[in-house]
Amino acid sequence: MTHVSVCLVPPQTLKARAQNWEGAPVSLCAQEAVRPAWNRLSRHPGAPDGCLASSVCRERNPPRAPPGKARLDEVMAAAALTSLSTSPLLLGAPAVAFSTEPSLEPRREAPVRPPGSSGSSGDGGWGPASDQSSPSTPSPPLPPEAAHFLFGEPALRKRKSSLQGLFQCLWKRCGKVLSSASGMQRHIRLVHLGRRQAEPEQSDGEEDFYYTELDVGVDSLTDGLSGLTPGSPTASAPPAFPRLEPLEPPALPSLLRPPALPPPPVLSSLPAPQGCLAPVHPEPQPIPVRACASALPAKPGANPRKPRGDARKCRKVYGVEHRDLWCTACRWKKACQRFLD
DNA sequence: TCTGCCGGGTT
DNA sequence: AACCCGGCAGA
Repeated sequence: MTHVSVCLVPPQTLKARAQNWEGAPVSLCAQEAVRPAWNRLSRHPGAPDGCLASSVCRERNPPRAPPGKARLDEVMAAAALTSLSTSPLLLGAPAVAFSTEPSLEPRREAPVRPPGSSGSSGDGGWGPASDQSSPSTPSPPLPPEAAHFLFGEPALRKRKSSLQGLFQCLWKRCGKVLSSASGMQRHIRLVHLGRRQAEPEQSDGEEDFYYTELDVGVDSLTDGLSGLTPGSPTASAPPAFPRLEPLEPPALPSLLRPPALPPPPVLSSLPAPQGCLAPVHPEPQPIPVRACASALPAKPGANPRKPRGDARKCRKVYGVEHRDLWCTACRWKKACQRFLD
């Protein structure tokens, strides 16, 4: 019998919130059989104490079932996960406001909150600027990018066959983007998990929890590039592709980084041949529309002010009354760093 | 009117 | 550098 345990995460899984939360944290604890569905439904890279991604991975090593049974279990488990993911109980009421793909979209945080948890707004400590936990701590990464997941940002939509995926490292202060899952897994194994290259086969899949998929529709990307004009945010529904720059400079390749990257940081200090995405990976990479917009020949003397994005920003998400939850940039009335366009 | 955020001032 | 805010401009 496949074990599919579902724990609810305090929506504000975010580090700061998690500190005050003692319930069983979040996580769809899936076994091998449900791994694919699990990967699509929910990654939980930033699970707070008690539900570390690594522990999740290690828990799912039950006695193997016979192949046939495993197949059946997989189906059942996938169905269970799907059902759970679409359950109104989990969706929460306000979900309507956040998703155009309700079935598999990540959940909004607010509705799900453990009873008895503090109603305070928290310390807001998970913003990019205030997140200063020790880099040596092997804590699950919860960079602001994770908020995209938790908040149902379009960047983390489920995989579609017609889409070309990018994979972004969710490790704290990394944010590296690669175009292949295997490459990302290798990156995480080698760089973040400190594993040797020789042991990928022994991987327990833990690295899966430390990256997320950024899907880029090739068509929409092409359209975005061809039809892009400065100041005309294309009508493509939700911004299918947020800027690829991580919110914070990549952590580990610090030796490769320039001494000080001006905000917003870029993926690499290396020169970007196309003026867009630096070749952090040998494989061809799609070009982020937004990032390229600024690289397009702009009218001389034109106001470099970037067009206003459609993304929900901290102000809108949290409201003025919860200003302490805003990212630092929003608090300073600067360009939002948490909800990138 | 609301919102995002640039530009610049203050600490 | 961190922080704050007036004010502009888009929605």
